[in-house]
Amino acid sequence: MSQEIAICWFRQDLRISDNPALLAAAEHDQLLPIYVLDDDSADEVAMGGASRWWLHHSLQSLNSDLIGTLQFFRGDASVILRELCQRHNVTHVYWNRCYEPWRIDRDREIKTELLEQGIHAESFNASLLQEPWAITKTDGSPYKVFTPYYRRFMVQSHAAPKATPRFMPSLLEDSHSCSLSDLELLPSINWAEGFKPHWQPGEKWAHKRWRSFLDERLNNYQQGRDFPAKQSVSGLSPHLHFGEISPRQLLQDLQYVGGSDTDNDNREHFIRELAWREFSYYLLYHWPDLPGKNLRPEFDYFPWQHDETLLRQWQRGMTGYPLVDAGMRELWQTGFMHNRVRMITASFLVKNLRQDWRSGAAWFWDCLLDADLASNSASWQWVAGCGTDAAPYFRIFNPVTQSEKFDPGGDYIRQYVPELAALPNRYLHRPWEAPDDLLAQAGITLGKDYPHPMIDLAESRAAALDAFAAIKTVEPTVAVNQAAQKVSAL
DNA sequence: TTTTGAGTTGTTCGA
DNA sequence: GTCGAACAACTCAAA
Repeated sequence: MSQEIAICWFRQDLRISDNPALLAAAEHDQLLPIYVLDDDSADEVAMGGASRWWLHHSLQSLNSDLIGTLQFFRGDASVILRELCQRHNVTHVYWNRCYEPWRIDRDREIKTELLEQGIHAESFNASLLQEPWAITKTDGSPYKVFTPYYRRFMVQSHAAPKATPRFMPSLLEDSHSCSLSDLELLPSINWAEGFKPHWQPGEKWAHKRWRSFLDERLNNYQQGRDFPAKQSVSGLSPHLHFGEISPRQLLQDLQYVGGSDTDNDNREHFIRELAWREFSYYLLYHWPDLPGKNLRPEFDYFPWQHDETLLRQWQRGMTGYPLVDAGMRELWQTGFMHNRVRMITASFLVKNLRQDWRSGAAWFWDCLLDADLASNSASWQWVAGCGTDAAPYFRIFNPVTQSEKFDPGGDYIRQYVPELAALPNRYLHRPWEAPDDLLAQAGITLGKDYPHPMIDLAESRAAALDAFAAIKTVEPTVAVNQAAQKVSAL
């Protein structure tokens, strides 16, 4: 009887536990585990620098869990799979689904081709609690607003985690594979050094971080999650993005969290954040234009400023607004930014500086370890006000008010903007108002050690409101026509 | 088909 | 300092 040889194609599911593709592949006589770096072909979808650092280390960790037999490739996945199937007489190919529009199209073609060759090709859901097509309104069309989506989401039954394979079949290697370092995922400059003290990629560390969140931080999640200095958030986003831990696992573990009202509130709020992640994937699936196109077409006429100098000041954390700068520097140094600060820095870029949300999204995409096409695109559209379910245009964060409210002790600012550390709290959030002698005492000369505010908040806020008001009346027929085209395209 | 209630995370102003 | 209202309609979802 002939041997059955299965490929397990790892993608954004870099884990052994609750991995349905691996579980299925492990049922066969021989297993060829592969990873294909496949984002080279199209520039607009290429992974960002920070993500590549994470991926390198996550692959290293997965490879060691597979006793060093993970086979690496670089290039066109369909070509590589075709050749592998021929070389090894592969009978089964398994993978877990990704939801980037270009991957959906590509994977569909690969599956068709494999099936035509008589090879069993099968994909699974490993990264979402609900498939995007599983939740619809009563009329069958997709939700645009989070809350009704969430209500529907919560009454769905969610699958339990899958078992971990008990035995691994004999593991195959391929002579045409390359080494992990051949993927050239690590940056050539020393930029990523700052990530190491904060992060450890890999399944083992994902579980460890999750455990510590359950034990130490979940009990203050609802209140603490808004305060960047409190570190009450889970910090799981990069682990989740690369599939080192599954949302099914998280949901199951949450069932065993204590039963007080506070426990229930904290749990509910955390599940709500998981649902936001799902909703982002949902929007990306149903609106594949999400990453690049305003979902509200009238925003195509928004007067963005397109000023490289302003953009660079924001990127470098040199805006003169301490909380904004703290956030941007946290991002650059650690590959992460606290959720509330993401909203504040994004609002500042889009509304106060009036820079196109896509330029902000591109910077986050390159700098975030958790850079995720669905979450990044959906969130930027939300902040900019051009998403389906978006913040109202008049909701413009005031970075000083937010700073005083959510970093009252100034710990977060002092950590990432150390040149201001000696200022008392009263002026830490607004150093330009500090008396000269106080500044001198703190060793600060504004414009030299720390920038003057790059823009007037009240003026820029008013200008943003004017701009938003304008696009509502500009060329209404064009906007209406575009909207009509969009509807017919659906 | 029409109607009704509701919409993640805010800010400012004036009493 | 604290509180409620205004911001400005509009679209969505469901009855």
